[in-house]
Amino acid sequence: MDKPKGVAFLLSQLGAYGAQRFAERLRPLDIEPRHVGLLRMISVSEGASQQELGERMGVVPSRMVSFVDDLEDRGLVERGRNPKDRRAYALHLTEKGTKMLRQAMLVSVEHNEEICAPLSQDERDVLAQLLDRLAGAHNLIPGVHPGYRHLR
Amino acid sequence: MDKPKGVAFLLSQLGAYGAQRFAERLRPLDIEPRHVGLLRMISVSEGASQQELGERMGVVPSRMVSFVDDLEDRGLVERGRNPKDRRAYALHLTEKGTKMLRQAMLVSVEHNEEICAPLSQDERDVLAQLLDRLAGAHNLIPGVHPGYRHLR
DNA sequence: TATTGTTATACTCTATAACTATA
DNA sequence: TATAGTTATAGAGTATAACAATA
Repeated sequence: MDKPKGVAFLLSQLGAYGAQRFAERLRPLDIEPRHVGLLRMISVSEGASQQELGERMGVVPSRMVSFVDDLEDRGLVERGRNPKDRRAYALHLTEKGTKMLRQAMLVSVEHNEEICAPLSQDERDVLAQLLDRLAGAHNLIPGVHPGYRHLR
Repeated sequence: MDKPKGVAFLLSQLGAYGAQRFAERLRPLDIEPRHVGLLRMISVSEGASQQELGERMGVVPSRMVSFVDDLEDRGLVERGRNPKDRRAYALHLTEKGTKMLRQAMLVSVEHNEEICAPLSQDERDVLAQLLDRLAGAHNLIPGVHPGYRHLR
């Protein structure tokens, strides 16, 4: 209890644990964390092309194809055509996709509550502020998970 | 939809980012984060069997084989025989393995410094204490990364 | 019979590069 | 020529189950 452990390792431990728990919580919706992130990207960038989104998320084009396939197969996303450039799609959520995203956001709030449960409200605020500062200082893009990037 | 600014997402973001940075830093040593964790487990449990360690880390036996193979191939670990039970190995670090672990620990300290750089010493202490509380409350095993566990 | 470690296998996920259709 | 998207493919990494040696 005297010697504090490394912050970096604790972040990685808690981050990986939380991601696994979040995935478990999403299972009843038959959807995975990465799909939620993509649904969110599409919802805030209606009409964007696959590769526009891929670039922001750090996902190569061929991988975007199968991600969007997953969502399209479930009727959550539609590949609309862009009349200005017929090579590119204009992605948008279906009504079902909008509902799914809303549900996933509820799951995300419950999940956040579970993770923070051991802390008081004041402590959560302090923690959120410190983490936010770290994320900003390390140039992490708000809402974009670095796990999409598969660096070599 | 709002961008997720919850603590859980920030933890996952920062944890994944840090893990990637740590892997980059280890690259010159020609070793990966998971191997460092295993070296550490072996060093604090000299003579343990593969499956003993695997159970603590959440790694299935067949996966332990290739992890230990990796380290043995590089001359970092030796599979000694256990005279009490000739089915089981008694794993231990070679001299080279001990040196490698020491170097990896230095890298880990530098990495931790980089991650914490945006914060004052007082802030780091507060953060470490909050994260430690969370890790404990969620039953994370000190020094064991949940990423070893690949639950489906 | 049970356990330790290994192998065989199948499955998933990934990036790269070749391809198509549009520009 | 260049770009958006797709497909083909090969390489990792993984879990499961069958297996050999030992208990």
